[in-house]
Amino acid sequence: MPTFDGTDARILLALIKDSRQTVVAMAERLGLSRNTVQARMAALEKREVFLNFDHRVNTAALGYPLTAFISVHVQQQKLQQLGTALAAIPEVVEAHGLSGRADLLVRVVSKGAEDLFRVNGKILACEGVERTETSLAMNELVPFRLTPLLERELDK
Amino acid sequence: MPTFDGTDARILLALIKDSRQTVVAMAERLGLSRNTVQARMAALEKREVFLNFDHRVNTAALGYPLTAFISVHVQQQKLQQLGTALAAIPEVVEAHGLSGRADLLVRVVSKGAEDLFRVNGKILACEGVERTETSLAMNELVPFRLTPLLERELDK
DNA sequence: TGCTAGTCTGCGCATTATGCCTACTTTTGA
DNA sequence: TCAAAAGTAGGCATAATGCGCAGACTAGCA
Repeated sequence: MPTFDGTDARILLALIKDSRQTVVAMAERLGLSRNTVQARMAALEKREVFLNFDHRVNTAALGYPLTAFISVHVQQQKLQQLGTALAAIPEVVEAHGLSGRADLLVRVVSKGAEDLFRVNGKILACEGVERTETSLAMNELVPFRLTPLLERELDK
Repeated sequence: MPTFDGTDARILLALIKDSRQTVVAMAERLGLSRNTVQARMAALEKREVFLNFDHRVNTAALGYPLTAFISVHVQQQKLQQLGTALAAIPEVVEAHGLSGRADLLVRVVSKGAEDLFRVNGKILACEGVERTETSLAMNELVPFRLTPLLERELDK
């Protein structure tokens, strides 16, 4: 049973505040015993609460300052192979199949405008792709965050 | 100058393989000295290559199995305040201002279909929002990954 | 009421990592 | 070619880790 309680939330929130802090530090900060925190962490890990480290890497700092979301309209039958075709493009960082009209939302990073144009071309060239619609991410209106969701669990 | 070389890439790739491995372990795995890895890590951190820990948390495991992308069309003048209005909705996990026609792309998580409907309503109720268009993420065609980009840096 | 299972606690122990230091060598680039 | 930057090697005190174990405290259940 993947139960998730307030203590787990507090541990995650502590990690968000400082991801490099040690288990002992968290234990005393949270008023828990070291063993508890350690056991909880192990449990969280086993329940796959932690995603790949990739997620924590800033693409801008890697030399890819531009992020774009590309809507891709495809012929439904070709969806499977399209997955591998898209995965072959390094700049494709993430792709979701969407409900609604049979299409995809592809997250792409690039070094600049021309580069983005080139990547878009690579996507268009994939078997099964009918058309694409590129939207450049201009700003982060709400930067990725889970703290509000976690704080909601605190009283449990 | 935010230079990023092959060694940095190797360090990040090692972290992606096992994010909990120690500095000494990485050093011997990569054939570098402990000091080098430590210095590199510090430099990466200073250059803000690492994002918040939030990014590594699996929302599904937290009890929010659904992810949706909501396109939000807004009156441009109201963009600023809309940022704070959206930030007040816990299920809004991320929001980008976009170029092109759809003004905002909002990433939302929810506990289920009804919940998603409710969240969409909250977004619609925000001052300045004209209409929204919800797409449910059905599958991860390409799960988030940066390894191809990093491997590209290896030979440098 | 008493049993059981699960969790949290507190403690100890050996091993290992960390942070910081100095000195020396290699690489880099102006 | 020379100077600056980066890497290597080693040491050292402190601290964290992984592990085990016994006891306390709940909660569910017959």
